[in-house]
Amino acid sequence: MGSGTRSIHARASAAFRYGPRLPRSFYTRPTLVVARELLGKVLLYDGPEGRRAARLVEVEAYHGTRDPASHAFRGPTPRTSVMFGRPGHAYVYLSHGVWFCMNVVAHGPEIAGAVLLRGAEPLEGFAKTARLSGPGLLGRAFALSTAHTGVDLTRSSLQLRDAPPVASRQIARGPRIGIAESATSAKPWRLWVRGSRGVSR
DNA sequence: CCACCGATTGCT
DNA sequence: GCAATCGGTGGT
Repeated sequence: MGSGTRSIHARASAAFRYGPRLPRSFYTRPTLVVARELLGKVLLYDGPEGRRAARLVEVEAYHGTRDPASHAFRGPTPRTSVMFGRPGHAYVYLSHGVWFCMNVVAHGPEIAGAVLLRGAEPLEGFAKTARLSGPGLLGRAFALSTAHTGVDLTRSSLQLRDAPPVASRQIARGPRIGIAESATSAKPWRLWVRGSRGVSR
C-alpha cells in the first residue's frame, strides 16, 4: 500500500473491492451503454464530512430532446443545461420539493443523455441495513443537493469508481418508474441487478 | 407575476 | 391511496 498506485481498496466488510475513478471516456458513450455499465460501479463521497460508498444496482436512462420523459425534453433550460454539457458531470434535481435525485451526464457532445441513479447497496459509511433503494433515499444518504449539479465526477470528492461488471444474466430491464406509459413502454430503460436489496419496489 | 405539478417516499 | 414541499416552467 504505500506508494501512489493504490487503485484497489480493500473493503472492511465483504471482499468487495473497487478501483480508480471512471475516466471521461466511460461517460462519453451512448447513454444506454453508460447506464448498463454503471451497474456494479461504486458511488463514493470522500470529503471532510466523511466517507461513504455504495454499489449501484438500479439506474434509468434518459436520452435526447425527443424523449418526453427526460428533463432535456424540448431543449436546455437553466436547470437542465448541464445535461447538454460534458459527460461525467452530475445533474441533481429536487423532486416534489423533498428529494434530491442524482443523474450522471452521459453521451455528449451536444446530445443530452443522463442516467438517473435509483438504487444502491451500502458498502462503507452506512449501516449494512441502510436502505439506499430509490433515487430520493440515495440522494439523502449522500447528502446531495442541487449545489452538486455541475460537479465533475472525474475530479470532485463526489465520484464514481470502477468495479467488476455485472453479468448480463444478472441484469433485468423494464419500463422507467413514474413515467407515463406511452413515453416509456417502448423504452425499457430501467436497468437493475436481479435480486439485489438495493433495488426499489 | 402566479399557478401548476413532478424521473418520490412513507404514512393514513 | 395520498399528503408533504418547492423550484422550474409556461401562461397571463
